[in-house]
Amino acid sequence: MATLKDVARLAGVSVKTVSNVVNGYSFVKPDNRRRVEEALEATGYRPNLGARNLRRGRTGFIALVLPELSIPYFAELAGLVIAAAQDHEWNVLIEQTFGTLAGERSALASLGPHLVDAAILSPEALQVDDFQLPVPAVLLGEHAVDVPISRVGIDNVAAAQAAVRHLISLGHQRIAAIGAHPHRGTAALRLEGYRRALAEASLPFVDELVVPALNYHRADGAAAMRSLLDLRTPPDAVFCFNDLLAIGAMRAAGERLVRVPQDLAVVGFDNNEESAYSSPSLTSVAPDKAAIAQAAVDLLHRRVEAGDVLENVETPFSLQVRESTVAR
Amino acid sequence: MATLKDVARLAGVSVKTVSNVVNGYSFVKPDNRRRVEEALEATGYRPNLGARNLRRGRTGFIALVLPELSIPYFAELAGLVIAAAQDHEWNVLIEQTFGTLAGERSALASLGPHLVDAAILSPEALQVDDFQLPVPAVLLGEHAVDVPISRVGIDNVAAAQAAVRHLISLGHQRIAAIGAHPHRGTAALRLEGYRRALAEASLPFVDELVVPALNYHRADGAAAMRSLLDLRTPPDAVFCFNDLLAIGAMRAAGERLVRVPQDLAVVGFDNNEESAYSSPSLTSVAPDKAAIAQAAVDLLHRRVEAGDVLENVETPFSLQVRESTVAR
DNA sequence: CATCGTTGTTCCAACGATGTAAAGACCCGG
DNA sequence: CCGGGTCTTTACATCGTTGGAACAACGATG
Repeated sequence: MATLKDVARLAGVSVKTVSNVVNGYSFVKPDNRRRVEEALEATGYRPNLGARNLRRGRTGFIALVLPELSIPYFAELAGLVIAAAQDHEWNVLIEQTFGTLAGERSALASLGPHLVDAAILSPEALQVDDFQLPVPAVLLGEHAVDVPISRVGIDNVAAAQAAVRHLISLGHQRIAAIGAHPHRGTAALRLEGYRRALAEASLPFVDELVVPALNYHRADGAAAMRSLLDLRTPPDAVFCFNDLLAIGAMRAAGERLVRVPQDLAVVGFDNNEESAYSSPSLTSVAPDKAAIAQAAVDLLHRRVEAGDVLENVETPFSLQVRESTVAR
Repeated sequence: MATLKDVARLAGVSVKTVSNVVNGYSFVKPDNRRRVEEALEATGYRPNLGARNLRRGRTGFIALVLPELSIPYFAELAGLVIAAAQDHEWNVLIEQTFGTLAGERSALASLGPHLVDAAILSPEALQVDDFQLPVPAVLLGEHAVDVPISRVGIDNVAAAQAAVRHLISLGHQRIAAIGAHPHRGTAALRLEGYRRALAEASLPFVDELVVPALNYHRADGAAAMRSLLDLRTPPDAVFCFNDLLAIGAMRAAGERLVRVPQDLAVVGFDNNEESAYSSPSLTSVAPDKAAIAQAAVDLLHRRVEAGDVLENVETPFSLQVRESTVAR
């Protein structure tokens, strides 16, 4: 692989002159510039980013710390973050935490100014003490812990409220919620939205209809749904805190021959691509994932360029109504 | 951020001694070692990977070039590759090509010895000429083009054959295939497996039952299925070249009130997590994705360490039989 | 006690790039 | 033809790390 030195030797100039040409410095004699450019072409020179960044004190990378790529929401988001990062000549390094505190801590520990310029975090279990970050960061989603770090995400309370209002507007009275979680910030907010929607319709908040989920995978949704169907009076609708839970819930309902939406209406959250193709297709809260990715990356870029920006960006969402609440 | 120099000054030893401690060199006096370790602890030293790799002539990164993270198969695979790469202290850089030739070329161009030590490629459109790679690489899956690059993947012909045999064993006679593609290597191989399974059962190969798909998304599967259902004699079973196509196909069947599996049996390929939870759940060819990821990373590691290894690794697969072919 | 081999440590150069400062080339007017 | 300013190029140091050579300390050996 050719280095500046090789190019310089070939062109008969100093290393620095080549560097100047490469970096578009103005004052290079046309004659030299031409020779250098020819030499660059001939050697197929490509700058060594590691060396350049060592010198410049940048790394050219940002970290994206998320629970798991096999969760569609995060996979889709990761794809969008990668695309958005390209605009700022950033490469994205993905770290998986598997939603555990240990995983998140180790991911954070592996970060460092030498490895990445900044980080986008989607934590689930982190505690306040953990947020001593060595690089500028943005949190995705809202969280229980209150730390001075920028955040990007939708208004979870309003979104959950919209979802449950939709169910109420269809005449449902006994609406369950799947996905309560002791430490997850978004879970608390979505539960609050659920609570408010019930309250404004003067519906009772029934403890047995709120089912926790330790993870947010399909299997957890199925298990939760089974427990709901085992109740003396099962619900006639269920609001799931993400689409995977909802998919699992619909699956469990189907196994008990409970029809969706006739016997049970289901709403999810995240609007995964998969949810438009399930049978029945899933009504879901649809955050604008592209906007989230873009906002997070842009915020970090401004932060790195300009210094301390502390900002919370609220991105839009909508409710995608599909067959799981309204039969076709 | 603390450097070796800082630690050395604090511990009262030379930079190299600190480096020796950090790198587990044996011959360091216990007393010095203790002092250095204390200093490391006190300063919170973390090596600058950029500098280390510059010195070692490594980058510490491998590239994973794939079509799109929003495709579950690749998302799951990416997660496994990241996990496997950690064993060799590699970070993974994901590049999305969106399945286009231009995208793949630009991803390849952005690779370079200075950026990554090696690459894992999952190309769809590349041509022979493009495979002038600047770094060691492994191809995932089999491809039409014949280039001297290591490959890791399952035996697509055998896998497709097993899938179609399964359909035949259930008594299906008019079996369609969705996913034929002019340039995609795996498509050709899966079609060949389909062909062989038909032949060995003395079933005719019917042109109109083989439907191409330009992309392998759910929408393409749905469109293909609709065209099949429009035939004078629609098929009684369909083999889809991936799970997304199958999910789309099942969706389209449902919209036409065609029951799966009673009226139409469906088999997919990839065994996405989503396929176990669809209604009906999807019978699918299940490649061992973890084995693929592990084999690809290990192969690259050996290649980088030991020099030229050209090897084709065949990973195992199985057939996951679910409700889309056998009613519960 | 000189010599030796083993340990332990330090110094120096190097990886490939860029910022700085200073030197060299050039052109102008006086 | 000189002085002074503007271009243009170069040498050198530097980023943080590690490999290698050189050196120092040590107990063991003859």
